[in-house]
Amino acid sequence: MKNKVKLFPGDAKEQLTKLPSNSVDLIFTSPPYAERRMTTYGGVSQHEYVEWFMPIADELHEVLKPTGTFVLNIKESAFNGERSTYVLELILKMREHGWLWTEEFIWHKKNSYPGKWPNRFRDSWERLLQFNKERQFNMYQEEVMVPMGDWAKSRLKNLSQTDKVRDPSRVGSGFGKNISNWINRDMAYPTNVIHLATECNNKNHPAAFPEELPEWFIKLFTKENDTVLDPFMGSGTTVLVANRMGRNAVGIEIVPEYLEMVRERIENAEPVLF
Amino acid sequence: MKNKVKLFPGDAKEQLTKLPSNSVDLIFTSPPYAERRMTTYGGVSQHEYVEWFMPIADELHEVLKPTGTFVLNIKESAFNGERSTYVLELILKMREHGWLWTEEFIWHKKNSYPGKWPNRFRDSWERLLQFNKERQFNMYQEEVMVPMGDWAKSRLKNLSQTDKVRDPSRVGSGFGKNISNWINRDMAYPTNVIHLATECNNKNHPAAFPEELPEWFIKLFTKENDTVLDPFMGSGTTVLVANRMGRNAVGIEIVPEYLEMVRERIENAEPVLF
DNA sequence: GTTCCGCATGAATCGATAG
DNA sequence: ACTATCGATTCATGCGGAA
Repeated sequence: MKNKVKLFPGDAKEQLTKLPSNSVDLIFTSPPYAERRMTTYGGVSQHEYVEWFMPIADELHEVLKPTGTFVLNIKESAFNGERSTYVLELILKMREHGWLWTEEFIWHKKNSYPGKWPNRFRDSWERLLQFNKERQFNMYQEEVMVPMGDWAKSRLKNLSQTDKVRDPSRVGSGFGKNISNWINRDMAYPTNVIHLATECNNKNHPAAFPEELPEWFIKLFTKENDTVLDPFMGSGTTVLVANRMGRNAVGIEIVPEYLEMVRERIENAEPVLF
Repeated sequence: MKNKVKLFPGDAKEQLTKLPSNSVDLIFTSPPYAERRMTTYGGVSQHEYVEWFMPIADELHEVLKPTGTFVLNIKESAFNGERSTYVLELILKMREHGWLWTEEFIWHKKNSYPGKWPNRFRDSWERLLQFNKERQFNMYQEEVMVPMGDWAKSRLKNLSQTDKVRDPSRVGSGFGKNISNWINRDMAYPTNVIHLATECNNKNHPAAFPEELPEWFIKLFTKENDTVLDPFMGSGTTVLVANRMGRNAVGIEIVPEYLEMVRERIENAEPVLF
């Protein structure tokens, strides 16, 4: 059975009311940042941002399963020599509205936007704010394990040369004790810092983030046949990756051209237009 | 002339009143985090943290030069499944008290604290919040330039082979114009993500951060004979590095054992005890 | 077929200029 | 004075044409 892709044209706040309550396992989205995307989205002012976003956050809370997770990709820009504070205020307001602020991941962008200024360096990281409805949520940590760093590999290689032949009964020495946990193991759990390139200009699809980014969180917070939602679909990276990974996907997009573009790219997956 | 090191025993808020106004070029410090260091510092509650810190922030504002910078190393930990919000509230309150929140650097710790939990990964980053009194402050960007990526080195090497001999009068072609900026260049400006190991275990001095961390900011925000202040000196990494780099250093520490330890380590630099 | 090189282009930011 | 627009700055990446 093919996984479903549903595409909703229109405003996020309105379209979200059409989704059933407690039906989504993961929300991964990157809303338009304050004062950005003037041409396509009209640009939300930094002072109105929290007020603009919270009704949407409330609807997202409604459609998310109690075991589900909401990952919000955002980064405040510099304004008159200072960083804007609206993201901080947004986090505080989200908690007032019942969301748990579980974690803040860092996306470390390898290739940040160039430029030089007298008072700051290039901005090469973005926030990935994890919110939950409940303290108990689904997390499949083994799905995102990474190969161990060379430091560990080489250390273990040398370690095994000398220690493999040790009498296993010599446990409790504080060192040999842990060897069994490390031998034959070349994978480690990742951290809350994700290091990826931006990959902006692939096939004339302007994407805010590389496919690896939603892929990582989809692997971490959903299993096959779960449902992934992106209420600010844009060029559709999240929806496309979710579909490719055997998840059901729901996308909302207000710009008709973007929605049509996604519909064409995903044609073989039977998208359902409402 | 040797640079001076002044060590003040006692509480940060009280001792700061003994420093002259507008006398410090850089404040670099890592205060006790909320609910941490119970045994040595008494442990400040996360709910009282902002209230506890702001009087100190006011004194720091008083002693910092208008062209100076305040770098605050801090990271909220998880409590009952959520990240604490006191750091966010602190940033907002600092702005209310007249500080400019210029930038947030990320310290990406290569070898973060080990551990495994069902609902989160290891925390491998900390905030380095940059605050200023004025929009115009001293910043010596050339001091912290880093080698360019290999890709660029090889490509620029080839570039210079062909373009060095170009007629310099061919300006305005959009490309040749900038060649002079790039020829013989193998260094680039860094970003706002700092990637360092933790190095906690040097010479039985428990340090919150590696020497490279204050070193980077001291290079960036001060020149020789400037004054660096750490109001929560701890094992004295900031003060020691500043002294070694030819800066005057001021350290405040409430725990006598730590202060004495620093005094011994820095003996050859004529510390002045008050 | 590879490898190499030219080039466009990004959730950027500041300072100057114009209305 | 306060806001909108524009040019200059800069670096990693992928693409396409050339060697």
